[in-house]
Amino acid sequence: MDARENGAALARAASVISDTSRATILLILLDGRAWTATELAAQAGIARSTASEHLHVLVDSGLVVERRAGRHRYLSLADARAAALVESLSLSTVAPPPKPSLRAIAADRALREARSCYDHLAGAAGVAMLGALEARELIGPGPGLTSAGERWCAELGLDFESAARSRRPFVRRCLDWTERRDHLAGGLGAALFERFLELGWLARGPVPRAVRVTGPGRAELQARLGLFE
Amino acid sequence: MDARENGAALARAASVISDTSRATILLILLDGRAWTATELAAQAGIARSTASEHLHVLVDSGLVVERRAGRHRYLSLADARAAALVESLSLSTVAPPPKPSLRAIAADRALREARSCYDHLAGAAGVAMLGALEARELIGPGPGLTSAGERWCAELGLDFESAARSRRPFVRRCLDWTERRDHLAGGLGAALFERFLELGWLARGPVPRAVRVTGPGRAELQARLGLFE
DNA sequence: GGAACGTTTCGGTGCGCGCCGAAGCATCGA
DNA sequence: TCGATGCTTCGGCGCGCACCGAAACGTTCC
Repeated sequence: MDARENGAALARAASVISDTSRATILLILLDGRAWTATELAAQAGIARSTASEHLHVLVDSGLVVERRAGRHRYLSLADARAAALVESLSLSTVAPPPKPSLRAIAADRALREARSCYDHLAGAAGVAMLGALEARELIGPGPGLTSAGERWCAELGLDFESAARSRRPFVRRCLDWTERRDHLAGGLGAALFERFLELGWLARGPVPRAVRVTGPGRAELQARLGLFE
Repeated sequence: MDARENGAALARAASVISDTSRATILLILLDGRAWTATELAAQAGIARSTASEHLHVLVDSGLVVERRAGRHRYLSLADARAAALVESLSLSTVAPPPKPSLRAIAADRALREARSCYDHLAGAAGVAMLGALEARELIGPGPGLTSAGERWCAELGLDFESAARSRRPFVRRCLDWTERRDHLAGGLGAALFERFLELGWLARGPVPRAVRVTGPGRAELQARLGLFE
């Protein structure tokens, strides 16, 4: 393969991003959430047929992955490498402005006013918890805990082994429809939820699915997982 | 600036790389050397007029910088960020094959059979030395030594302070025509060259500009700078 | 079973851009 | 001063691709 063939391969990779509509879609997806094709069309300011064609190109390139749920097609960035690529290309244009502090305040409130999904945390709190567990490598890409994760659970007094023996998947990522990101479900999600209630870190709210993070709970979750940074 | 304007900016950045000829030129420049416009045209397999137009686009985008020397126009990648961008886009295609060991052997010989440029090291050895000083942060982007660099020179018994007081620029990067990369010139380049001769690490060769790295010199330069890795 | 909704396919249209050769400009050496 | 060399500019040509609406397909709900 000579220089020009290598150049053609590089050019093809860059040309996926070199269209305004596809680039706009990638920037929208940079928020880490999954969006439907119709939503992406509206946000990018193009027809749904145009969006469908562009999404086909983005999925083929490997930058974007799709998940089907009935008639809905959810799209998200494939992985951290894809995100890094889009971000580093963005930085060669202009750096995006820092987020306003009001936004951080709203996010903090969303974490505190958590929602449960059956027997595990959902909403902003559930998404943040999954992100924190991954960032601290307490769970890996597979279905189980890491060694560090097992020690961490033992320190919480969590009997993770019986939850792991259950027929139910232990570490399961579930797309959170309101946040458009994954939260932690499965046996581990349920066990952690139950344990946090026992420890008094979470308390049930006025309606069954509403839970709130208590004062001690906030301090502990901040110290152990950095949830409220 | 709305989502679509941000998308347009990202698309423009990517479209610079999305042409096969420009992408080929960027891959050629990834070797860290400076090439003339005519040479780049030949290697990319395009007419010189085509190359001129593409180089204009690459320089405008900030990915490539130019240096003029008489009728010659030398082009090189702008900085490490530009190289990282091109490399990460390449990695989303296929990884380049590792260099053959024969090449490493030839490079080693080039380092040993060094050449001097007036009063400082040139050729492969001079380029390698500059790279090693930068990698170990003994010199910074500015015109002087770092604190670590001053200690390093003191350990060599180098009186760098009198060389720094000279009217001559202390750390000067000079484009090495044979290697197409910068080597170290200026007061520091001369002082190091003189000191290496004093220490017996370099010895003059049969013609005045040829110098060779001695046995002890090779061991010391390997230990202190990793020149022969 | 039919209506509503989300998505995909396809043909038509228009535009941007890459290619080149010829001519011109700047630099260098004899 | 003139010829050679490196590079730039420009007009012409051709092609690839993004846009859209209409129609069709698949899924969900009543």
